[in-house]
Amino acid sequence: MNSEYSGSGDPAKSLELLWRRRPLPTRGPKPALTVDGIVTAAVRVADAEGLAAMSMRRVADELGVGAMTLYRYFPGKGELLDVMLDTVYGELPRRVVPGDWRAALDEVARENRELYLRHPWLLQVAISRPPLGPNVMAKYEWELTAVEGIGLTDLEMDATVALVNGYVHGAVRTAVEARQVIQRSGMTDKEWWLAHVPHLDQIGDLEKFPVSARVGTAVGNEFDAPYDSEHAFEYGLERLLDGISALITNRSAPQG
Amino acid sequence: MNSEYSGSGDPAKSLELLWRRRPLPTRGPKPALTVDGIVTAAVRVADAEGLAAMSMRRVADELGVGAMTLYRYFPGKGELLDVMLDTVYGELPRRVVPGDWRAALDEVARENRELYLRHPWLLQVAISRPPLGPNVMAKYEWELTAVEGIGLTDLEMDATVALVNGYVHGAVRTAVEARQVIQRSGMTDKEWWLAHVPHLDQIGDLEKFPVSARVGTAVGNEFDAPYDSEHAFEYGLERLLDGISALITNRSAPQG
DNA sequence: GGTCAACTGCGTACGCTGTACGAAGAGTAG
DNA sequence: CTACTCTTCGTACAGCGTACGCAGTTGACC
Repeated sequence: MNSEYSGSGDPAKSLELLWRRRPLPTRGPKPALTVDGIVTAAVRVADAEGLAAMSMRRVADELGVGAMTLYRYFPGKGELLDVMLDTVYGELPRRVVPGDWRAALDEVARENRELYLRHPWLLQVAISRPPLGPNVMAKYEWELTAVEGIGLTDLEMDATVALVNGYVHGAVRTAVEARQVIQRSGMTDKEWWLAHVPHLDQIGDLEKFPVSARVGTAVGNEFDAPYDSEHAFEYGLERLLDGISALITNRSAPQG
Repeated sequence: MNSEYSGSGDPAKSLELLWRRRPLPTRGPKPALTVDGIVTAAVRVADAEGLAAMSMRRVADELGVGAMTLYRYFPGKGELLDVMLDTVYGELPRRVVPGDWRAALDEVARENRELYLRHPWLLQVAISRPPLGPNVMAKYEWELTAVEGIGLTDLEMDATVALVNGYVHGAVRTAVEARQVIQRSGMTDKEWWLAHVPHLDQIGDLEKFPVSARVGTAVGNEFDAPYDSEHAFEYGLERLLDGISALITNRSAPQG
């Protein structure tokens, strides 16, 4: 779930911005800024300080202008966010791995993961109706190509790509949250747990949860946070691709 | 990724609240409110109007008191959110399906899905360090029990439960976002798409994305939004459980 | 070359947020 | 009755997105 929404205004205006088709006027003073310059500054702020810190005033400060100046270039914050999204999607290498759907989906998952790790604020942007910019569309095309021609229906292709994307989103969200909570609190997970145990002991209900106690201890002893998240990603991706593999094998040899 | 964080203050204070162990004083006026009453009101507001609308002032209004009154019961908004979370986790039936790990995990997934659908604001609460209340702990115990005794290591049990929970979180997030965007925009997905097509045509790069065009059309023709999200949930859950099944089968008969 | 419309930059204002501070009143122990 | 503790809550602060309208700049046209 996310808390920042993209601009839901005029489609013509939004597409104009995303594809840089704004007709530039002949009269009046030359604009001091560019759409690209504002987006770059906004991405820089969001990367460094988080999406919550990326306010219109903060981005304007970054560029040395007043806050309301930005509204000469974007109808509102939502549209700025749309263009930010399409812009960083352009960073995806979109390498195509031909002839091996599993390797191709693996590549899709890993490139998306890298993108989320580079721009964690992406995890907070709701994209149920993506801004239809050039990079958003190229990304979807690239992802579908990974599962093209292997016996899936069109609907299954879409569902499979959505499943992998959803998995990566969730896995990275968990990892980034874990990383951020360590920073915010100044405590590792183990320190946090050890600060709670004495009080839980005093409440005295811990023996009601025997499996949690055993598994929790095993998890705590084995992992420190950074390795944990990488391990969880690999574990989940393998399970997921195994499950997709079962479907594809079934498709190749139906009623087998 | 989420935007609301739980209280990171004094563990003693937090656990006191979660387990209702606050020693009540003898002197002074009797409190007009109770922790449970405030939590109930806050959950009601969050359910009906979303987490963004659940401000301290709004909850206080709901109870007919001033905003600052709430701070006599909770150190801050984060702790209120913690108790809200633990409280709604108490709604889980936590039915145990013995002897069939797949049915048990399926049950875990579906009950969690129902909970998220009833309280969509849960999707926005970061839980990388969950509030250690009675219902949070019972939930974890219940989920681990589903995969207990089937040949997984303790670490794999934890990873598997986290994988299923992460999947459900992502799937419901997507579904709820889709539902909300229809409400906010007053347009169905099809109407939204049809509003964009003419402008995209004018830009004229649509033929660069042949697979997207074909698959997108198939998806658009087949689904309206409500059925779509249910279908996506079933499809993904089946793939995921198939993937976990492959691991468990391997465990039972190692080295082939 | 003068005039005017179009355009840019931006100061101010509004209602919203979480919560620190401290005053005012209520209730009980001694 | 006094003294002390506890509750309620008004006010204040810094920050948010952005509507409105003014001031100053620039090029097109007569």
